Amino acid sequence: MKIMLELDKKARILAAAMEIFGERPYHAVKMEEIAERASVGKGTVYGYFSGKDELFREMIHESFEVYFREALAAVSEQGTAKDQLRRLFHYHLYFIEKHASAARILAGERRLPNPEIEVAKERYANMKGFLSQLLSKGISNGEFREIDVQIVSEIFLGTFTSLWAAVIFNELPLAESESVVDKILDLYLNGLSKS
Amino acid sequence: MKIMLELDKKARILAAAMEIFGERPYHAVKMEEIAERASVGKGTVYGYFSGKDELFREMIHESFEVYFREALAAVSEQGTAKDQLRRLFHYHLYFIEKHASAARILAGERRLPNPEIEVAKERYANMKGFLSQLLSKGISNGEFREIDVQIVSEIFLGTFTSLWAAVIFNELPLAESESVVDKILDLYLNGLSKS
Amino acid sequence: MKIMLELDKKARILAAAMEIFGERPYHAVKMEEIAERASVGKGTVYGYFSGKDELFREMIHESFEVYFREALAAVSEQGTAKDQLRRLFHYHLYFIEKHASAARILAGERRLPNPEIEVAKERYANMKGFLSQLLSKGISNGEFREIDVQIVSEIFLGTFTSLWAAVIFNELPLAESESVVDKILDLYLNGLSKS
Amino acid sequence: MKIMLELDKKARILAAAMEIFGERPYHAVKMEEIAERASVGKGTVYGYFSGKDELFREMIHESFEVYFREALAAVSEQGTAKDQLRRLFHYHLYFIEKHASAARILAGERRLPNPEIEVAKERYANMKGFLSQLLSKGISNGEFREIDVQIVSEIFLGTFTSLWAAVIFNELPLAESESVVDKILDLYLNGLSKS
DNA sequence: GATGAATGAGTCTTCATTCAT
DNA sequence: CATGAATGAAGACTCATTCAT
Repeated sequence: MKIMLELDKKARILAAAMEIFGERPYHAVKMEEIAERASVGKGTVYGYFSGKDELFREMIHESFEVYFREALAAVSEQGTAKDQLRRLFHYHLYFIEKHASAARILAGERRLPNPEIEVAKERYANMKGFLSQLLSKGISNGEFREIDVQIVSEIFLGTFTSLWAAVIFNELPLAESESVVDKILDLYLNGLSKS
Repeated sequence: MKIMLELDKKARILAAAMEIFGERPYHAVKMEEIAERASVGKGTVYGYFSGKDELFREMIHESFEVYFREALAAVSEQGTAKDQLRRLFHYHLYFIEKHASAARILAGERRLPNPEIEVAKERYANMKGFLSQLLSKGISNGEFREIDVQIVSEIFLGTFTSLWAAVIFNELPLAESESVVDKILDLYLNGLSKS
Repeated sequence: MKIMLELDKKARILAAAMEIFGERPYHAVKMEEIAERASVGKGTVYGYFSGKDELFREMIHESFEVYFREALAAVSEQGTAKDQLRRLFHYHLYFIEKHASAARILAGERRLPNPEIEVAKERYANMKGFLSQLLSKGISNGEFREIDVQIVSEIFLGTFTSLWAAVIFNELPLAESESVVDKILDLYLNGLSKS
Repeated sequence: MKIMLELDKKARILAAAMEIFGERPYHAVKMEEIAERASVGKGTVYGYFSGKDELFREMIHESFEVYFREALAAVSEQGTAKDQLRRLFHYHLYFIEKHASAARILAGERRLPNPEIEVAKERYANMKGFLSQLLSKGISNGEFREIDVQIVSEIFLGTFTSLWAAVIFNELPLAESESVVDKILDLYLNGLSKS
């Protein structure tokens, strides 16, 4: 809360919205509550956002933004495709620690208000594009075998989302995440079959 | 709709709720609409369900029920673990075709009202248990190598959910599902690495 | 109030709205107050009218309706044009006694919400048409001299409205209305000039 | 607008209020809009007026002031009573052209906030007094016959208001006003009856 | 003074739920 | 039992007014 007071009003409101939408679903969240948590007046919220919907949308947008920016940065260009993949998986779990509410919202709110779903898809597509590139690179340099890059990207994104859900809703202890990521990578890299 | 009129009232209401909750999120669904779609009076809904929450809960419960019952049946006991796994993946996509609304709801409504989340977790655990068994069996009979059964089960469930989401929200054409499932299985069985 | 309870709900709400909009201008009237005065729940009002605006509109519409229907009936077809004119003036003042709130609203609320202003104009035109006919008849049968029927109709309508305003806002005692009407008619019939 | 910028702030605000209250009813006018139209800050309005009500009141007051001052001047003392009456009618229509918003407001806003209604009544009484004098003068010098001076004054004021309304709301073309005034005077002076 | 960002009291409106028929 | 008219608690949103700069 003290930290929040240092942000400007709009950021405070978004942060408050994130916290609260992270706790309860859309319809159970009151604008007044968000205003209170942000330590601003109810009317102030409407000075920055045209209504509940737009606030929600912008908040999702923000979360995506942060996630994708940091994820790309985390992976960087260096190292083998495997290494990059590993870093991506790790960042993913790190994001949950760092931005718990955002993770909760991104993992939970699949059914988005219509205009935002487009933005979500676009971001999703970006991320998938990045994964595809990474996999293609791995294939060309001989690290990976010839798999359907589109499908595998999809699976990876799915795994990411599920990991969040597992951590957030099933309370998979974050502490174990290191070894979990390794095991997941092992599965994906080496497969399930005996030989 | 004609078919619905042959069901008893409670089933009609659940079916209507499924359709509509499949279209829009919880807070955008009106009890009146459900009653209309079910061709019953608004008050009648309250004869069968104590309120909107319970109706929602029961509807989720139903969806899970159907899914898990049919999934288990589809897999049966026979065949290799691989075959069973394959049948499970196929059933999963079949479910989307057969019960589109249910799939939409199960995939989309992660943020459940609190008491229901417990039921969801239980079902989820059941399913995971079944997958674990299947994997363990595959390991003992030499089909699979020694992987962390818990983690891999988790990943599989995640892949299931993501497949739904991909089909439902990103409009992955269902027609391609056969080959997609094969590619997914290939990834999981043989891994990503070259050798 | 007791009388109102015998009316059906919609009529009760309209009557309550008439009373209250008759007391205070649009923006100072609360929907809740109307509901209370009509002895119905706040939500009930919205069952009959889509909102405050529509309620206001319908209420104006009603008032016009009553006024014009009764005015035409009062004048009827019989008698000389002068007699009919006299009856119309008298009815006009009678309306204030019988429908005080309606008169107050019709006299006071010139600035109507846009769609309703059209209805108002139409009614106004109807009334003017009726007066024109009456004057024309008086001209043809030699009662009146050749005046501009349009203008004089307009003036008469204006006089009507002003009479209301005088009674309602300046508190011209209704008791004197009989003789006032006679004096007005005298002015209009015989003019101001000496000979 | 350029002209407005030359006025002092208070006059600018009043002028802006007049324009906007002339367009829409009280409750649909926002203080912010008035401030913008006057090219001053929202807070500045409160430096000159204690609130929306007072601003509205002063604006009405202003309009009355202008109207009555100019009307009296236009009529002056000279000429026959008939001539003065003629000049008054003509001034009236001139006022509509010159001060359209003011006319609109004076014609439309019958339902005034309570304290102001007193001022309005006072002004109205002044005007009526003037008309009465004029009529009395006409009677004493033999121009007019013996009519009830009070009633006829009232009727004339009513006609004025109605003329406004006719021009403003029914879109009676102002161009025709000259001949219209003549016809009105003809009616009032010579009456409706044949002989 | 002048400003406009911030405020929150005040309202409209919705919709889950009830209950008389 | 079934119904849907009626209800009012709950909440989104507006806008007159204030006050720190």
